[in-house]
Amino acid sequence: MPPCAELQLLPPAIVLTGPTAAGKTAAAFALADAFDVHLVSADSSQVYRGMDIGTAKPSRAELERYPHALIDIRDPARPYNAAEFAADAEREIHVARARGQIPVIVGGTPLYLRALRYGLDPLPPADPALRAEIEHEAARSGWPAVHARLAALDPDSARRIAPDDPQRIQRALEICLLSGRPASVQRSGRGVDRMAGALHLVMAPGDRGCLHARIAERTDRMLAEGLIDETRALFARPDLGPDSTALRAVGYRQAGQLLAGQFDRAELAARIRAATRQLAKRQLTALRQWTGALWYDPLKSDLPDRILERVRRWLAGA
RNA sequence: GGCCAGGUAGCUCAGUUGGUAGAGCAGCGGAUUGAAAAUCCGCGUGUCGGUGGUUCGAUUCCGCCCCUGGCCA
Repeated sequence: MPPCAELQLLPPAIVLTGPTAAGKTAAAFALADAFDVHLVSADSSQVYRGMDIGTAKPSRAELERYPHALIDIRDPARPYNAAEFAADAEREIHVARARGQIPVIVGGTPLYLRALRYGLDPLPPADPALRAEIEHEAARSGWPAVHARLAALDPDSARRIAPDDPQRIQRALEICLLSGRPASVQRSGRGVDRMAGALHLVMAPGDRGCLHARIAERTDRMLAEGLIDETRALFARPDLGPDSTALRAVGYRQAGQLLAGQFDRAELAARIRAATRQLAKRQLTALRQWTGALWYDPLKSDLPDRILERVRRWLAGA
């Protein structure tokens, strides 16, 4: 076996992250204006083509001026995942290095960032056919029954996973069945920090209420810009539906429910806002564990200067 | 103005034959290894409209007042 690729350290890079609606994109543009950077998106929804408004993707003009790698690289019918991201982002970091540019990983998908920084254990990849089989079994006998089956194959995983957590039960069972070994023995825990030399910047308003206000404002803007029409076009495709990974994203899920008649137009904005606030909260929970991060409040007026100054110091040191 | 129905958590509401109350949603905290904008776990945050009365004890019963909605004038 070749040595584990994920043990190799990555070239110096900047990680720019934070919860949704915190101002990451604006900060990325400011960095691009001041330095020769290669922007690499770390966003699990902006990878999909045709999902523009609801993912708050930079506009066409902005992307022209500030090109981002790993945006619009996937059709929404083909799910992307953390392992692919880790490999793609690593490649982009090397592309940046070859061009003499600073790689800037910008995005708010903590699992993707973690996969890039700490690596993933060499586990079998997702198997759609097997997942469909497990799904079918769950529909027949319920997830607790599938959980019990997992407990027989892999007691450690079963103990850690709630009987009502379909996604993790399914994945753990998938690993056991594909590899013939318990998933728990193949997970080694957090790996080494491959981005030891990186500069980690987290954008997050100090006041939760301010973040909520920004989310409300952005939700209204998305609806005004045509989120419902964008969603309608996606759901019109025969190969996409409410169960599509891409369309479970905040905004599209709720707009899809509206189109399915589950509630009226008046309720849509409230539902999207709530789902976005919950997303932001989960992102913050994950980001609090982000070792070595420097936190910045996007509401502070001198923010761009402080960040640029910090980057200059980092460049001098690196 | 009269009659009726309501006023209980941020919202929608349940409930207490009198012993200071609980659901859903929202919110907050956490978990998180190929779906992660996903999936799951935990936590009730309250002058029970106000005031007086009855009572050992009133959010609950009674009186008065205030507010909201409906009907009648």
